[in-house]
Formats: sequence, structure tokens, C-alpha cells
Amino acid sequence: MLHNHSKTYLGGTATPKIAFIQHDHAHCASDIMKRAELLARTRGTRLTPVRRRVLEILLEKHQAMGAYDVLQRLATDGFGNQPPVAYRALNFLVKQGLVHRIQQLNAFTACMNPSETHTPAFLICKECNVVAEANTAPVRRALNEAADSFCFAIESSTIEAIGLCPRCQGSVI
Amino acid sequence: MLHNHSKTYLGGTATPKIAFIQHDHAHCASDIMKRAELLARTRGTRLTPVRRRVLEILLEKHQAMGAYDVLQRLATDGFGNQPPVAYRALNFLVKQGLVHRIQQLNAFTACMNPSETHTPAFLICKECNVVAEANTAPVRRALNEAADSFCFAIESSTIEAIGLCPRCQGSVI
DNA sequence: ATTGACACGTTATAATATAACACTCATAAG
DNA sequence: CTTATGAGTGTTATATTATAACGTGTCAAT
Repeated sequence: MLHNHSKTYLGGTATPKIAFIQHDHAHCASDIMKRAELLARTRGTRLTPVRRRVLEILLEKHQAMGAYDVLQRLATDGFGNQPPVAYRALNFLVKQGLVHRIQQLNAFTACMNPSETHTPAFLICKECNVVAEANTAPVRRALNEAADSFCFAIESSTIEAIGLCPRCQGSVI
Repeated sequence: MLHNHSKTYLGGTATPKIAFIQHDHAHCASDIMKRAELLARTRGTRLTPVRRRVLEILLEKHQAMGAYDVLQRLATDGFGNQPPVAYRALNFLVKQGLVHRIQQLNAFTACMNPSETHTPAFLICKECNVVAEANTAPVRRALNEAADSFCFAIESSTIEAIGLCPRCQGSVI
């Protein structure tokens, strides 16, 4: 990941490429926390301490994290250290659209666009594990067309690509 | 699923819609077994009894099956009944492109187009669990474009949609 | 006949995920 | 105020999915 932790904040709504480029991550993370709180207030859901902490943990990096890794972090922070503690918070955050589940990794990553209701495509770097969210409007359009020709009614879909992020393409093994 | 087991074979290479429409499944399955054997001979790989049996089991229906369900079937057929037996055969078949892994279900389904090297999109019916393979050329094109704009180099990708198949849309609960 | 690679069966264990129950606490109904 | 009610949390236990590691067998090429 490419956090310079400088003042070069990119401003406003993050570009989708945020995970792949240098940015003021402290700002980017706190920004999303604020949006999460706003969202919770708006929806009447509760962003409780565990839930908030899980989101913070996932926001530390743009990489996906397994539930048990999150759990370990929670335990050191004094929260319960049994699996349901982590899974419940993660599932809540996923339901709220604040966290995405990465199927290919059985792992979770903070959503970088919590205000939009979206189901992005995930670009997962197999070297550094960074996960970026790509807009899927055209992809989804193509998928819907395919489904239509089958008379299949899509309810939700998952699009995940494994490969190399721009940075890791330079340093291929 | 819609097996009439009649003589109405659709002929030649199966239509991608095969999973969703009535067809002579015995024929459709034996057809694919033959292709699998040919493929193994061509590639110098071995379609051993366990592997063959696993493929047969998956070919019984167009639904995805968990590794442990496959294992149970293997056990009753006199093969080993420890997980590695099933996983090894399944992984072999996946590597050969004869079986697909459905990430959303942690399950496996026989490939209906084993001759093509393809990575289809999967249309998974949440009612009857039938899995169809949709051509992804346009979808993949859109995905590649999105990835390009990130300078992300895709190596493999997974596209899975959950929803209702044509038949189950009529009888929605 | 021997070797070497692949496949198989088994034991054991890892990794991921959920069920079920007891307790707390905020809150809103009485 | 006080008492139901429901949501959230912590815990125990267990389910589900998957792999590591080792010994044995099989078969084809030497």
C-alpha cells in the first residue's frame, strides 16, 4: 500500500483508484468513518463500539482482512475474542454497505464509497493484497444482457478479479 | 431441474441455456464424459476411477455440490471417505476445466462446455440451486476496460450472479 | 527389475462460520 | 417510575470447509 501520510489529500469523494495511489490515508479513513456515522444516524442503526472498531481496523489499510485477524485485533482492544463477536460486527457492516466481503479470499475490506449503494467489481492484487473497487455499470450491463437472454433474474452478483496492481506489475517476481 | 430423460436430445455442443431447459440429461451427461476422456487422453492426464466418478456424480444434476456431499457419495461407492479424496479429485477436475468451483456456495459444478477454455459467468438460482454458465465475452470486455483504467492486470476473474432461474420465477414464494 | 512420478488412503489439524443461550442496557409502553 | 421489549454483546459449543503430512500402491519408462 502507498500511504505517505502527508497532507496531499485528494479531496471530496475518493477516486475509485484510491487503493492504488498515494494518498493521505489518515484523512481518507477518518472521512469514511464520518460518513459511516452519518449513515448510521440517518438509518437509525447503531454504530456501536465493536462495530466502529471493526470498521476502523479495516480502514487501516486497503487490503482485505480475515474475520479471525479482525477478531484478534478486537481481543487486544478488550472486546470479546470469540468468533461471533467479529462475524456479527462484520455482517452488520456488510449489510450497511460499509464493508465488502471478498469471496475469493474469505475476507473483508472497508468500502471506499459508503454513500453510494453500489456493488463494485473488486480488483485484488495477488502480490500485495490491495483491493480496489471498480465501477461496474458497464460490466453489470453486459451481465444483465447475458442473464436476460437466459430469462434469468439477477438479484445480486459478485465480480472479482485477481491480478497485479499497477505498483506490483513493476516488481514482478 | 428439468430432466425428462426422454429422447429429445438437443444435439452437438450444448446450448449454454442447457441447465434451464428440458433436455435428455442422460445423453448430455454421457456426452460430456466422453469429451472428458478424450481431453484426458489428449493431454496425457489420467481420468482415474475416483476422478471419473466425481465427474459422474457432478454430472447427475446441473446443481452445485459441496465437497463433503461428493465425498459421501464416493464413500458409498467404496472409495476412501476422507476429505482429501474428494478435494484432490475436485481440484484435478477444476484444473482440467471439467468442473467449476462456485465461490458463493463453496461448491462445485460440472462444466457443460469442457472443450472450450472458458471462464463463464455463473447464474445461480437461489430456489432450485441450478447453475448455468453464461458466456462472458462482453462482460469480460467491460471488466477489462475497467481494469485497464486502473492499470490493473487481470489474471483471472470470477463472475457469479444469484437470482431466479426462468422456471422458479413463476413459482416465487 | 528398478526407479521415479503420480495417485490414493489415512490421520490429524487448520481455517472459516454459525447455533444457542445468558446477560446487559437502552428505550418506550404502561 | 418501572417494567416489558428488543437489540447488542459475550460465551460455549459445534458445524462446515479445507489442507498438511505420511505411508502405500501403481504404472510407465528405463
